[in-house]
Amino acid sequence: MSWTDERIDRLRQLWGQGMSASEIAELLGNVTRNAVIGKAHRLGLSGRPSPIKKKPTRGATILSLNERMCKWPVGDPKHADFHFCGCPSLPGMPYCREHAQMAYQPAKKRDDERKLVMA
DNA sequence: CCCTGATTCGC
DNA sequence: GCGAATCAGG
Repeated sequence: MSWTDERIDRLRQLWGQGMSASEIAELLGNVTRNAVIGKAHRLGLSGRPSPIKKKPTRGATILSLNERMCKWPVGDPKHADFHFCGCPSLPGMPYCREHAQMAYQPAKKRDDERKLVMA
């Protein structure tokens, strides 16, 4: 599969929209995130270390973080530098991917063996 | 542990 | 120029 102008255009657009490489890759199809990143980098694009941590949608205050902003207390509530992550949180998740997995780390319990143990 | 993008390496 | 592998950060 070669990079056609259409695909490159989609790549640049999606990338510019803040889509992650894996998302773009999956959306385009037949490409891996590496291919997308490689092409993006070759095109002169970048985004630096995790551009998604930014806020594509501006207008964010502590009052408006009840939208899809990651509400993760950083530092100490009594400290002056206490702030929220503010990263785009996942659907249904009060936290972003970074903190969501941290919050749900110890969450894994399956009763698959139940049917085996069931007397 | 998972993910992200960046850079490097070989084809 | 292409993508995968590898590197580095969160």
